[in-house]
Amino acid sequence: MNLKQLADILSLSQTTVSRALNGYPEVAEDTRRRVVEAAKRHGYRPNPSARRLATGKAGMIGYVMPTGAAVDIDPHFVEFLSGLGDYARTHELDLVLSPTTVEEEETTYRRVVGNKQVDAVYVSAPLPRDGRIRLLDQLGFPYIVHGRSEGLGFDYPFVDIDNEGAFHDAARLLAQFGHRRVALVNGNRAQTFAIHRERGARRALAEFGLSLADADLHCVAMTEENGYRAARALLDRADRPTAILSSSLLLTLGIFRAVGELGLSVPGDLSLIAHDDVFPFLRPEGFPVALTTTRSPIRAAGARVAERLAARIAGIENTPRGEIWKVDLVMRASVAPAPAMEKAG
Amino acid sequence: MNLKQLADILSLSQTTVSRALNGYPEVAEDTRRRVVEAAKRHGYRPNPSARRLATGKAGMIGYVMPTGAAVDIDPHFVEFLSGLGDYARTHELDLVLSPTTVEEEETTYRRVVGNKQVDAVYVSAPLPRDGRIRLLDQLGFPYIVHGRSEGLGFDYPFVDIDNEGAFHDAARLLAQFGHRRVALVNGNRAQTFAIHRERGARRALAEFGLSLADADLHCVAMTEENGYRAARALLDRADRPTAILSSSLLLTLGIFRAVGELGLSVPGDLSLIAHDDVFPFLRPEGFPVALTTTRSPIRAAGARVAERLAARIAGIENTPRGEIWKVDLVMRASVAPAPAMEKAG
DNA sequence: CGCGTTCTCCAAAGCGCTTTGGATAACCAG
DNA sequence: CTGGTTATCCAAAGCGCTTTGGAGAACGCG
Repeated sequence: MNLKQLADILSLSQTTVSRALNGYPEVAEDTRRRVVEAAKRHGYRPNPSARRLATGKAGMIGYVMPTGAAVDIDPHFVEFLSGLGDYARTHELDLVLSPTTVEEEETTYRRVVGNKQVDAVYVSAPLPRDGRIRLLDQLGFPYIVHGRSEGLGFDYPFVDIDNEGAFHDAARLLAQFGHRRVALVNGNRAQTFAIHRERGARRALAEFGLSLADADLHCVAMTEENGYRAARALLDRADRPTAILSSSLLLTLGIFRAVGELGLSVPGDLSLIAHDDVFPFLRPEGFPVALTTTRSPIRAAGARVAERLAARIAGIENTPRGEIWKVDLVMRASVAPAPAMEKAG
Repeated sequence: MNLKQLADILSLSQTTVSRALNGYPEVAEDTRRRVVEAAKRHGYRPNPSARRLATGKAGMIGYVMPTGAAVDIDPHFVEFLSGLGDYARTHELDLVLSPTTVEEEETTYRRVVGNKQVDAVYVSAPLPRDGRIRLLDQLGFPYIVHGRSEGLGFDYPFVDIDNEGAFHDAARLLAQFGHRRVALVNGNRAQTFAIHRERGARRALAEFGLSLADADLHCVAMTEENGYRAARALLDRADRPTAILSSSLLLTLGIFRAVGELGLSVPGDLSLIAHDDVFPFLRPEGFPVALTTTRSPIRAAGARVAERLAARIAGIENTPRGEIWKVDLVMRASVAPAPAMEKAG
């Protein structure tokens, strides 16, 4: 069933039918009702390719997805996608994933944008001076960044959480509890979010006259294995830290493995705070000792990004406004006062 | 830059340019070279909407994705997607995710298929007598199922692992080690894969004159929390099982939590075998005791599904062939002979 | 040299939709 | 009754591509 057939059935022109369906004013209310009713009855659905060709609008959101044998898609992506999909669904938007290698990323963006395959894209895991954001800005294509970049020299629309504030508060809490050696097991150093978290932690420590030693900072991809290795490196030493900040529950899984192997107790020997993106499959209460966390559901961010993407497509949102969400610090059992020093200061 | 412009530059007709680019024989080799070279130089890229409208081919693979506040996208999806994306990338295919509620699933499939938005779709997490497969079969639309259905009464193309065989072998191993009470913490009962795993386990136990008690079977969504609860229910009893088969590493995380709380030892008091889909972020070696697993990388399945999808689109593959992959049983430290009985038989 | 083939290439007709630029009819005031 | 509005509706021109049905030129053969 296409427009022409429907128009023939109704003995109307394609123009009128199209207008009636798309809510244009120059069609009588009476006629509109007839058309809408007939369209529904015959199950008429406009062909998206044709519509896209005619209007330039695609009804799709794009995501350029890095892949490759060596590239692991972040499990956080699933939760983000849940939120995004949930919003998209209620607004008749589809999501197009365009796989790419890291090297061909720019080419892929240009293709996606140039082809008008999608109406807008989102960018995730931004780096400082992120080339993708610069490109999209130049191209004048609608987009939203999930996270933030730095040093770009222009404003851009983003949705991010207050990583710096979160890790500041977490580190401050530990310092207040008397911890003098706080370690940070962070995500990949290149990522802006990791930079912000490190900055926040350092700032809080500085406020207490403390600092983050090089040996107490580990920047790694967020897997259990990496968390384990980092924790072993930190805790095997005699002068080990009394507290660890961790960027992910996944890392923290590995930290607990190390803790268990070394026969340490949490929070007796070691206090722990981790960032929680809120996974359905792994919750902070599910650790051997319930984890104190900085908490921000990544799913909500996905929904918000979709919402703003839709607003930009509709032309409702035009300013390059950035949005920074507050992060909750949720106290649980994994934090306690620092153990008494063997060698008092 | 569109076809017309490129044709004008070359002083050729759109027809010739189009044919040259698409490899049709009725254009001189010389001309073709000129055209291809000019196209590259000017960065010409055919508009996919137009091409789609003209040919009906979309260059996209579809996936109808259930979403909603209560619906959690399975973390296994990410790994599957990694494989799928990796193949799709090298074949210029994009992936379209169409979010839907569970209730509107059929409608969404009809829309996606009817609109010719994509050239083929894949179906995941099939149920027995899966309505989606039946629908796609009726519609005559190209698709591949990841997993298997049952009782459909017709053949359909799928890629699946030998879940029954895997759990048969795992249960047999436990029985051979003298375990008489083996429990199964399985995925959602409605899913075919869970049915197959249960079947395999039961068959092996039966071969040893054993059976799976109702109380020893838990069918739950695969999260840490659910694994914990199931394990507590199993292990809190006096006459607890001496071995547990688990459908996922995620569940097993929770099983270990329960084991730890109850002060049991693995494999001294309890042997454990889990299915491993091979996540980069969580490996069987990363458990307090290295896990014996039935192993099958879900990423490889993603790549294979994409490959077959491409073959179906190209018309190379037409038979409804099913593919069942063997699963490896990987021995690690979590399995040992059954502890001596308190009450000998 | 003439004719039938084969090689190349092109004009034009869609694919299904939106949108511009009217046309027609109904309506009103004067 | 006339001229000007207003309310409805329509014909046709694209959007950029593929593909059908030739046309013209070049070539080979007798």
